[in-house]
Amino acid sequence: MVSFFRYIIPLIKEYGLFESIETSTTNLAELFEISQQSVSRVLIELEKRNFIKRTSSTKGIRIEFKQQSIKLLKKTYDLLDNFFGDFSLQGIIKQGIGEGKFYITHPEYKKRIKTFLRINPFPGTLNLEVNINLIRAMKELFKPIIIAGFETEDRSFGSLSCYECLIDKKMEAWIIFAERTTHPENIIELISENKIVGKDGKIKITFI
Amino acid sequence: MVSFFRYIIPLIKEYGLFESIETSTTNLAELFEISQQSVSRVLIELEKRNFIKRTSSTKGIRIEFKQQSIKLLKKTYDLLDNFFGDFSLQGIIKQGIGEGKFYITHPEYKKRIKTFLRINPFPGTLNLEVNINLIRAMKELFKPIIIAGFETEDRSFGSLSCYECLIDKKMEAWIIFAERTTHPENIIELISENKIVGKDGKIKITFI
DNA sequence: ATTACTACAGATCGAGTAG
DNA sequence: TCTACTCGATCTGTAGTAA
Repeated sequence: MVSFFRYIIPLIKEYGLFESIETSTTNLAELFEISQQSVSRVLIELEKRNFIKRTSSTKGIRIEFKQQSIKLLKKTYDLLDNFFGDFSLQGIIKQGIGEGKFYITHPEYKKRIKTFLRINPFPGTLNLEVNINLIRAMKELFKPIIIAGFETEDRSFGSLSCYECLIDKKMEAWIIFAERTTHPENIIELISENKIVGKDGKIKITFI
Repeated sequence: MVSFFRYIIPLIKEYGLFESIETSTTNLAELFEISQQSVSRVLIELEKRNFIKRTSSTKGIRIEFKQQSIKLLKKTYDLLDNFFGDFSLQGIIKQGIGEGKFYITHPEYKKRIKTFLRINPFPGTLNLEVNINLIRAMKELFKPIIIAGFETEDRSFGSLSCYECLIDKKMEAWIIFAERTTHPENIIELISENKIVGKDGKIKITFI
């Protein structure tokens, strides 16, 4: 049985979902990366399964998506919306080693944080233990501001990746990943203008 | 080649995307509606293609989604978001036969519109020609308020399906579908408290 | 040019079963 | 119990080609 998504996703990506499509099986063969003959068979099957309306002639082919396609795509969108639409991180506050404090008190980093993040950070950070997969998802979902590293006579300082966020839907803050971190991967560090305080040792982070 | 969506969608629907999954190939066989043996093969292939991390033992199987899965699902979500996230109808104003006017001036309909839609409609409607697929999508995406039909001594009156909307992002209005319409399917009828006026014969409808 | 049929190759599936 | 291999059956894909 032909996979709905295997063909419908390239199709709507190329031609949209709501307009009818005028093309040829040869064109679609290229788009789907299968043969012209297979396109023909796939379209016939999708029509049989009531996903599309297909009108073929010796000039080419015309495709319209039926209600059932829209329904299935909407259901998929709603499912994905649960994960991506209202993305948040929940974490437990940990006593940190205060690595972040090093960055926000160092004069050059402080200057750069002021310039790029537009905050005068409170001189202390908050460490949060978060599900590692959520951190990976966050990195996929949002673009960080990168504060470049720099060198002094004695040593070099690594860059910082900074994700803007909200603490408990109220306080503006930034998640900071230091290029040269000594943290375990499931610990994140938060900075803000004012001291961050959680409730019952927990914090919910949402994104802007 | 195994279809990513064919298996990943039921999987995240059942178990979520960000937590690791502890289950067995027999359980998944039921979920995927294939044999236990095929589940085993499918998971091995998904691991080879770098979509999941798979840890199997004689106790069962443990699955985690890798960055590539999250990436592909996010891309799909973004694609679908183009269609469903910011859905609007655009239409061209048509001189109508004034069918809608019948409903909004009829005392019983007027009373019911007042009760259920909470408006005193302007005694005239606006007819709009819209892409038929967009109308179908709208019916999939939003829930109408149904105003029930009724009977008098002489005749019976059909029900109305009413979709709340905004005209050109400002004016509140309702799209009305009469059960017993004489319209072509690509014409919609709008009612509102005040007279609806478009720009250059066009109107953009968004939803609340 | 098209679409789509037939026929065969190659991929996928599941029953049986080992570990 | 569990996973996952082998192997024959079934399904899917494409070349050739008719319409």
